[in-house]
Amino acid sequence: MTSAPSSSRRLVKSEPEAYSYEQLVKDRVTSWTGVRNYTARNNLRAMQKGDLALFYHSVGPKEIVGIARVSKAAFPDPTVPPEEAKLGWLAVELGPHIAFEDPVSLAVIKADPRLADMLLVKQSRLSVTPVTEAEWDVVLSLAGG
DNA sequence: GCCAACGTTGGC
DNA sequence: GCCAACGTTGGC
Repeated sequence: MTSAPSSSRRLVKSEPEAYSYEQLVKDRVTSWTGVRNYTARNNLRAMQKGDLALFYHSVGPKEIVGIARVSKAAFPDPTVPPEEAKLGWLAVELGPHIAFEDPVSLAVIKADPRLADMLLVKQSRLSVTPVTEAEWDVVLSLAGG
């Protein structure tokens, strides 16, 4: 087996007014629905139960606030109307894993040369992105360990 | 509120 | 298949 372990790490984005990490903690589990972008969909499809994902609050706070855990691998998005089912939109189920004591702001990420290639920065509209193992470790260190 | 980036749609 | 128009996202 030589497949890259880094493929199990990702980042998901949400506007906190739509769905926040705090809400995820309250809910314990949520269906991550509504992705309507093919690249993001493909990233969702690769997520396996137990995989971890950085959780980014877009628009307002603009910071990574914690880590979510995949509790159920990709399945057809139940919010898709039947006539669009053939398009293959997917959802996953997420639960809270760790809330950062020190969220990592976009400004800090942009200022760190080790994170210059993060897709969060380079492709800012993509809502589900892979994160390399190196990027993952840097973000966690910036979050205080 | 503005606008850049970028994905999607539809006319040709 | 090309490309202009349009819609959405999200940083600033």
